[in-house]
Amino acid sequence: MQQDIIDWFETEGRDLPWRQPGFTPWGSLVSEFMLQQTPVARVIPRLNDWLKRWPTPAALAASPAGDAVRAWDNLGYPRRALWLHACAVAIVDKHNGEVPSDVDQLLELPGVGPYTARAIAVFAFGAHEPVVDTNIRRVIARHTLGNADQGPPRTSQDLADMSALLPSPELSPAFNAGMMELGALVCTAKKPQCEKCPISGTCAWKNAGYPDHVGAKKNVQKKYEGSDRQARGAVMAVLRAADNTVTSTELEECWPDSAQLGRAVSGLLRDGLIELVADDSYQLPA
DNA sequence: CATACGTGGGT
DNA sequence: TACCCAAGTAT
Repeated sequence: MQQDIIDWFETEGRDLPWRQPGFTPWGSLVSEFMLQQTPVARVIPRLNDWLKRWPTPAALAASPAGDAVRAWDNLGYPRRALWLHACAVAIVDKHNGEVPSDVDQLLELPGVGPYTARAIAVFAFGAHEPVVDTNIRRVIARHTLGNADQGPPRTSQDLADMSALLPSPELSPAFNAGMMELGALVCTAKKPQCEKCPISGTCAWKNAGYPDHVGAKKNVQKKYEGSDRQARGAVMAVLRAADNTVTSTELEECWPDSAQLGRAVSGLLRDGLIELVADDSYQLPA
């Protein structure tokens, strides 16, 4: 089964930037941040621009955090930009400017969790670790557990499930990447392409006749239209577009509900995504 | 452990 | 149109 995944990945895997020979660990770190909850197609152009401007952790650490937030543009979840900048600073201060290869050291970096730490360790440094993302959880749910989808994350169990499947250490990166790619291209959330799947013959879910999902279901996303999150996004868009500071009066034009706008602004201040400057004005962090 | 956190494309 | 989903993390 492991070799089937690896063989399939070699012929059918996409030629993505972070899979190019010579792609740096810093490039891997940046790409993994951008890929968190964000489609590949939206990441690629922004990643290229980012690495051209900030090819090393030291380069990013030398820029103001607000520059990172502005360059993040509309990728979404802008605190990732703040965390990425903080990562660059920490890497310069504590790791001599080099991205650490150790999972525990990676986990100490801001915005780096169980997925990102192992993805960097495995894909940038060839470590023998289980990488668990939503694609891999779905493939395991179907092929191994015989369930229709992955349900909510159970990090400890998910890591154990993937660990049990890992091949020999030298094959670990290709297997992890192949499982992820299989979930992204073939074993998709909607309309899986089982006829293209290299392991469909041993798929517990397929062989059971595609039964309905059993157990806890994925948490449903709340509506975005009219939400506090959308209000925050509107404020951030105004700040990104501004050359310098923005007054509270100008912010009132971007969102009709003043109570909601107030929550958005105070939340963004608390998160460090915006700063209050003198005379009732705001700016991106310096 | 459930929830907050952006944004846009596909169906 | 409305809903689903996308290489998660922090609290």
